[in-house]
Amino acid sequence: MKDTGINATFKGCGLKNTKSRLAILDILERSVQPVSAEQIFLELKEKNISANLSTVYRTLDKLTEKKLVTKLQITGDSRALFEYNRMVHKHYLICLECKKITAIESCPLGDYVKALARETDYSIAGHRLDIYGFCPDCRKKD
Amino acid sequence: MKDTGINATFKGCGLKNTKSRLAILDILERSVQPVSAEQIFLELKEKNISANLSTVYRTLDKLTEKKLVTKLQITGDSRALFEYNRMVHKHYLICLECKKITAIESCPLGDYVKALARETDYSIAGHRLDIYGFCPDCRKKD
DNA sequence: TTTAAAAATGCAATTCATTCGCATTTGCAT
DNA sequence: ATGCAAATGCGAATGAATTGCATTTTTAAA
Repeated sequence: MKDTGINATFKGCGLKNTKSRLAILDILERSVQPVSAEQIFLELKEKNISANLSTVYRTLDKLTEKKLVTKLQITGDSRALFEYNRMVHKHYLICLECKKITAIESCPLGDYVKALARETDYSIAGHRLDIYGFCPDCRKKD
Repeated sequence: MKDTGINATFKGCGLKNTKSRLAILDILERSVQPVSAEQIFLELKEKNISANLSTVYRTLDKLTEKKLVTKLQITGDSRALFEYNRMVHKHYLICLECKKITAIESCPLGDYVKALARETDYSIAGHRLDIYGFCPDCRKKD
């Protein structure tokens, strides 16, 4: 039994190794944009791995719980989006026109958050920054 | 017919002046914390103004559309929250324990957003920053 | 002050994303 | 091989929000 590769990922975190689970993580890992449960469901179908939609949701829950995946709630989208967790702190730049989501891996908030903790006496656990605008492509079209 | 006070607010923006509308805006104006549609619905009932829940939603939509009210989607709350729009750019500090929401009226992002616009060639329309942590009261309790 | 059109409302039904209960199946340690 | 926990499929249920439609209210104009 080998302990390397994606199989090891699940074993290591106490999840069983199922076909759909592997496929879902694979889709997420390959995906450029964050994806919804529905999108994953459809993509699985195309690949003839057809998992039930509730299985997709349950799997995404587990993956999120195990921090293999990050769940995103982008305002203006009623659905949650999911992305493979590359263990990088990110923010998102969202095009209001085409809905494209671009990750920004720099964070301007380090010192600010520390100062805020001091001022407010909160212990700060995290933050979320989304930036909205119009991408170069969409700007041209108008 | 007087044109001052809260009545003028509605007239000025092309909304009719109804009892529930006035009461809803009043609740929002007085409220320290952002409130959900359901909360407003219940508060109206207590005041014997009992509007239908869908009326509450429709009213909140209109008020949001007219920028009299701001709609908030705080992560971890499935419902939307609404607050009176005092025309101040704000961010929110949310206690993960007691769910208290504190507005922060300073914004550390001015220059950052400008630089980002330059770098990415996006036209930036806005941003959203929520900060999560534990408030002093909840920290003591643990 | 009456009146007609537009806007707002109540109510019930509907939508949509997500969750749940439960019977069945699968993965995996022994 | 086998037993048990975990995972799955399926349909039903949830909860927030929206919609269609008949009725009522507001408001501007006659």
